[in-house]
Amino acid sequence: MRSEIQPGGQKARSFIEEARRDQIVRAAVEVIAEVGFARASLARIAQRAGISKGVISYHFAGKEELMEQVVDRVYAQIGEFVVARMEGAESAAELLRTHIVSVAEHMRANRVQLTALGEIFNNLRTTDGEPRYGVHTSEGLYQALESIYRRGQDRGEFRAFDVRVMAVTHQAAIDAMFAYWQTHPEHDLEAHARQLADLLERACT
Amino acid sequence: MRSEIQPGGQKARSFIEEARRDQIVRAAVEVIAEVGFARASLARIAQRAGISKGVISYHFAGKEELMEQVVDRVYAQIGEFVVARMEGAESAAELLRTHIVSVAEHMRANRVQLTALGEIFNNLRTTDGEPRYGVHTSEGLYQALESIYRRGQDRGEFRAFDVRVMAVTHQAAIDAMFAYWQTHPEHDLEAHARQLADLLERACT
DNA sequence: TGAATTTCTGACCGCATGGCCAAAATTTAG
DNA sequence: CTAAATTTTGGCCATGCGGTCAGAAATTCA
Repeated sequence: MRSEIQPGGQKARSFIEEARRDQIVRAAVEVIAEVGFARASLARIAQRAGISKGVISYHFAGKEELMEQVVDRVYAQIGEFVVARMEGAESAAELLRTHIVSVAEHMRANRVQLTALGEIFNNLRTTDGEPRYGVHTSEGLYQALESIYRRGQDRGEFRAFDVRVMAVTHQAAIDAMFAYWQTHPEHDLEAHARQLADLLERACT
Repeated sequence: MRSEIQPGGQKARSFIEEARRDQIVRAAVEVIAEVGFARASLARIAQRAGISKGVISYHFAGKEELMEQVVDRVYAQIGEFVVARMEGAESAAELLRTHIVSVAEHMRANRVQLTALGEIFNNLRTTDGEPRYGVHTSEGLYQALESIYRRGQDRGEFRAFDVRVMAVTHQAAIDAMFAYWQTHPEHDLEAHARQLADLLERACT
């Protein structure tokens, strides 16, 4: 027995184990971004990490848990960065613009993570064949965006519109901005982000 | 030799062969929509079509050609429907609204095709590992949308903005609308389409 | 130091895949 | 009707997959 179940449901992990998990997750991010989800086998990830394939099975319950770890860690990073930038913003319009611009800024500096996240999002399926991520897992994100838009409506900044449609569109527009940038690396991401912020702000007023 | 290369680059196909190809393509659409791209093996598709696996290999050069056929045929259907609806529209705003609403209308009646298209779009890769479809294959679509937006600018209907950003956002918003509808079948697709048309129209003026 | 524990290795398993092909069945042409 | 051409079958192959495991190596602990 290498660890016990803790009250919180988390395993107690040694430093070494945590370091290994980090290393494997990072290797997974790189491999997925390079060759795509379908070709990102445990063998390739292990090779990239410079370890034997069995180590992954030793530290992770299976491929699914590894992929979920990738998602969780990347998401945590993004959230940390963006939330910090949004603090202090007052108006809804300002919140909007800050959200878009800061996500863009962070992702420009972490391109591989973005690619890997997209791959997992689009491809990972649970054992029974259903997509593991998708619109249904974005519910929390949508609600967060909705609260911004609703705030704008309450403050009289924004007109009346369906906040769910706006939130879905908002998130899709950001994703598309990244997708476009990924295939057109010379594309000016920051300029796109500003244009998008203008666009959405006008759509609300 | 079962067929010769024609001047146009197309093979000359017998009625029987064309019918078989149609049948296989339709089976592929169904299977992909049901179990996803990764699990849509040639065996499953053949089983669905009620034929032997080898038949697919006989009529298609490989899995990639089959998938491309699926995309081509579904795209052709969508284009035919939408273009017919857009004829007669005068103002750019009207064109915009018609585009969004008619795509939604068509897809509501052809849900499996939409799902299959998305699966292939996200997963199909060429032999060398590069994504077969993606932003880079949407160039034609973007240009078509840009021409609408530019028309609006020329006519003085629309303000000055980056038409490429608008086109990318426009397409992404439509895709997201479908994705949301797919996981929330009770969602009112037509209402969403109308909201989206309002939203984009306001963003332009 | 020496024993206990954790971590790692490399071979191996069962399985599903895409593709291949000889032979059978069917359709077409003379 | 017969022969040629087309189409289909069903089994076979090599490959790569995720996962497992016994035993070796490394680390920790007493």
